[in-house]
Amino acid sequence: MTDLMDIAAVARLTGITSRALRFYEGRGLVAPLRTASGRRLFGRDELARLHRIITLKRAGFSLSQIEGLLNDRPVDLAPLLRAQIAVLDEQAQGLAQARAHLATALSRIDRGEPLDAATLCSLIRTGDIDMDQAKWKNVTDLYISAQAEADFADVQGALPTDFDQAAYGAQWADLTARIADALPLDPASAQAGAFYDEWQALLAPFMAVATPAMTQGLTLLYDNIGEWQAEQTPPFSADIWAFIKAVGQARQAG
DNA sequence: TTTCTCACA
DNA sequence: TGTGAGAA
Repeated sequence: MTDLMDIAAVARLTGITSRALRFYEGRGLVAPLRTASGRRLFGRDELARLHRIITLKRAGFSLSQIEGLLNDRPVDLAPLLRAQIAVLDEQAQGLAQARAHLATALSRIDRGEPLDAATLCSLIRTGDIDMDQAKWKNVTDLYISAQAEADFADVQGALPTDFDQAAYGAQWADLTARIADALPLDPASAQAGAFYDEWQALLAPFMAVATPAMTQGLTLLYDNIGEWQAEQTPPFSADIWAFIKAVGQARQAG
């Protein structure tokens, strides 16, 4: 029962590649025995140690952190665990966002609305505006004043901690997609009015924190969609913006 | 098949 | 934090 295993057997057993096993040995994490010809042999103790390494790695610890833990070096665990919890929190947030995107997509299917791959992607993309933030800046610089930019930054910082920007973006994507499907539509119609009410309701959390410079900047930005839509894809089309403004005017007239 | 080393992402 | 290639 000396049960010594060669590297291939250990790789099969643990799912760690033989390459990685040699790498771990090189870092001093494991120290298998050697045959006379130099081949590695893993005994029971090495295997147990390896399983600990795998467990700690799954928990997200780095190899050097694992090295410290396994070698009983005095490791200050508190900051390590705090950092690890922060990483998990971040992952949880990412998962929650992904879930929100999919839930929005599912709700559309439940309403019997068609959802092709392109629409699904645009719903999901609404969540990660960072991707082309730089390009957006070229556009926004043209229409949004420095004061408004600063106001936006302040508002971002002052958002309630439980405000889910991804879900909010997804709600906008959902509403504008439904309006796009319904156009052309008589601005004085009941359906147009319903869309307008939805629009205002969705806008409410923004209006609650927006400064006049911000609303002016955004209005100017969307009044001029034609100027920049070639360079940067707008969240919704000029048609939708014109439609919403028309419904607003119809409301005031009537 | 395994070993080691060097380069690479 | 590993992987891939090449030579032994």
